Amino acid sequence: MAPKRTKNKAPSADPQGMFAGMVVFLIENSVQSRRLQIWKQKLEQMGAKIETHLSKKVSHVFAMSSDALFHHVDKDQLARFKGVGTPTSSLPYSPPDLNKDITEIFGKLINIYRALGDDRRSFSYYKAIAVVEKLPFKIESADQVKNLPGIGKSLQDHIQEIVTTGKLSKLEHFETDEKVRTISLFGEVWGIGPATALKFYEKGHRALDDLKSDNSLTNVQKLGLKYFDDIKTRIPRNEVQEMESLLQKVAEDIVSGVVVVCGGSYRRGKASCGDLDIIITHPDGKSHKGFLQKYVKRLKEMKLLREDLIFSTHSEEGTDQGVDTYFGLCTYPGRELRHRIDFKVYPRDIYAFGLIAWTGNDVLNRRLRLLAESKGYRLDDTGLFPATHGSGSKRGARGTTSLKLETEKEVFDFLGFPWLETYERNL
DNA sequence: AGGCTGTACTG
DNA sequence: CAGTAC
DNA sequence: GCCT
DNA sequence: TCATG
DNA sequence: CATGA
Repeated sequence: MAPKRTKNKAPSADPQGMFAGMVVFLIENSVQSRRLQIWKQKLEQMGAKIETHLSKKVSHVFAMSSDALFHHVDKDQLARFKGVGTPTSSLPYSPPDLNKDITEIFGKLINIYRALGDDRRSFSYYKAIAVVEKLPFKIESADQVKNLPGIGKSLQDHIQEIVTTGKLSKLEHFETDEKVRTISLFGEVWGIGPATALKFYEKGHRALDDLKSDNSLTNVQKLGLKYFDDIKTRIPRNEVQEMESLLQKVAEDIVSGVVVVCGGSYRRGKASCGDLDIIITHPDGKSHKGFLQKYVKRLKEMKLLREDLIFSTHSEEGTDQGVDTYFGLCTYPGRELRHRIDFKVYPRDIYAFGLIAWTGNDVLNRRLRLLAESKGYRLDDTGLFPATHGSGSKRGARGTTSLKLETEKEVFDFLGFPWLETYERNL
């Protein structure tokens, strides 16, 4: 390339650069801040202008992943860029998506084993999917996966059968088995797990209607049954957003300064959510006490909260440092469709741990807790504690206080876990 | 052989 | 304590 | 089911 | 921390 | 992304 007077010394903007005239908005997801800087300087060298906000002037948007892109730019904003001659087409750093035949089958097995109560085995398939998904090629023989982590003899055989016959007889068998199908169905009801599902099956029940007339149903199971379809209905992201701000207003109205955040899959940037996870605290470290009861009462009055599933209040005026919890059903203002909603109220000093735990996802939580354990700590949603191992005080010992980490970042750093933005936590 | 995240409520 | 849920 |  | 290949 | 200044 004929470099016309390579000015390596002063990386000044080159008005003739190939990116001349571009106004760029960089989505910093902090994946590799190192790499980000490189992009910045490269772009500026090539004549582009970096914009710190997504203003009207922006002509191009860069993101490390589609997830990151979606988190920062909503549909309307995105529409402006569609079709325009941008490098957007080269952006979707989307994983190959190859071997979908295998991961789809494993996905079904995950649900089946979970329904049967075999969580461990279920998780093995979960881990296997993560491994297979990342392969840059289409598997054609079991030999290609025999040395991959999380894939042992049994899963090799599964893969072999899938790539040669296109299906898995084991799954076919499960899917036609009335017992498995029935237990899986019953297990989808909130409050019914593997054991209860099996019990109902052995009683002769085969359909949800059979359950409605069973007198051994608990209260929450009755609710789970009554609103079975409602609860399964996913909530569009924009509706969650509206409910979050509504919940924030109502909370502020009760105690000024209270912090209300919607966690869960919403905070992880998903386009739709199965439920609402609301995490609450107060900066002054004490005003959170007794808040939840007033809050729930108020939300019921305005018909946002409709039915209760679990309501435990641990922090009523006392030296108690507990976490108040509410699980229930709610409706979007003006509608009747029930959604699952959870509230967790944390004292300010352990808020970060609650935030991490209730933002998830579950895989990340497991990894963080395992990592903590490997470093001699015990991590949960209420804090990070020096391991009370074998000898010494029992677990119930409430004298042990959590290490003081104020933010999620501090917790990640302390554990030596690479920082993940909320929308990067869909592991 | 035994772990696989760790905690809390309901009944 | 078993079962369930997060 | 996989891993140690 | 920045620049290079 | 590893490497070097």
